[in-house]
Amino acid sequence: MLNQLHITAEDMIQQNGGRATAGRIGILAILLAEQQAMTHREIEQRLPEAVQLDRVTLYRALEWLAGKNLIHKVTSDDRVWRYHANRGVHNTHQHAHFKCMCCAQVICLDALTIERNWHLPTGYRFQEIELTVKGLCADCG
Amino acid sequence: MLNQLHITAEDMIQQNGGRATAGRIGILAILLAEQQAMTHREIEQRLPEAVQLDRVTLYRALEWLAGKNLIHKVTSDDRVWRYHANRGVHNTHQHAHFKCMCCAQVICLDALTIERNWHLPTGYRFQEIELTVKGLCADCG
DNA sequence: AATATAAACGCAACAATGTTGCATGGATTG
DNA sequence: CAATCCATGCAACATTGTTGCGTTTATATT
Repeated sequence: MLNQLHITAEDMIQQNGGRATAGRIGILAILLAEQQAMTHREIEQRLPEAVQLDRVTLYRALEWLAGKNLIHKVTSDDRVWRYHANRGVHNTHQHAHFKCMCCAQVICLDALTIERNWHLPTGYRFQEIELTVKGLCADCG
Repeated sequence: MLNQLHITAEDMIQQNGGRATAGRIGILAILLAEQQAMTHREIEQRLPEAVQLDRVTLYRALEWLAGKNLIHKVTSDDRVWRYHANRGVHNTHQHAHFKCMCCAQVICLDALTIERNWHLPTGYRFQEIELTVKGLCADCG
């Protein structure tokens, strides 16, 4: 199944005019296989030994994938970016995230749609919204 | 007026059993005078020359003020904490923030109340919610 | 298949934010 | 006045992320 994800990842990368290197494929396959948003570190640790990447390369690969809208970054309050594969509803970037205050895991809350029945002060322009619910996950709570 | 804020700040600090040092008073007065959430740097720059503090002392003073619920921290996506004085509705921590993507300023959106007509997956426990609207402020837009 | 080339990569060095340990200084209390 | 404890400053460190630059490699072209 992970092999299948590698093929999918390779396709996604090539369709965006990028080189399908082992690093990019590995990273995207990992993110595609994972439900929750992952930190730089978590991705690095899960990469097989044959595909160990430099920290900088990993950052640049993630940046490239995000630029091609294959993944997206998630803000957190621990000053660490998390990354999550884009698929389906996730592409809208208009869904919420849940962060466990205990184990720091981040998942997507697809069910929580954000209503736009409010308005900004005059002169202000809306671009996007970021909503994070904090609490304890099922394992920690 | 800033003088008045100094007195207010001194009161607030003493009522929480802390020493009313020049640093703490200065920091809190600055935050009380400012509508928007301020970064460590911005606070440092606005401190009068007579009250220049070490970076560490500033961090520790902010940490102390946050622990006493006199101010609160605001998450941002640029890995920089911002601090905002607590007063009135702000104490609830259940209001939203707006961040300008151009000038990076953060203001509180008191009007935007967050509805709780949703629920988390089973086993998950809610603690708090953080909502950041991004866009352009009146000056930048 | 060989080659040219632009895209990825790895290394080193750097920048920014924030933290920890420890010694010093100054206010508060007895 | 002395003892104590809180706050401060300095140095050193940790972490995350970025930039410059020379090298390697995937892909297209021959």
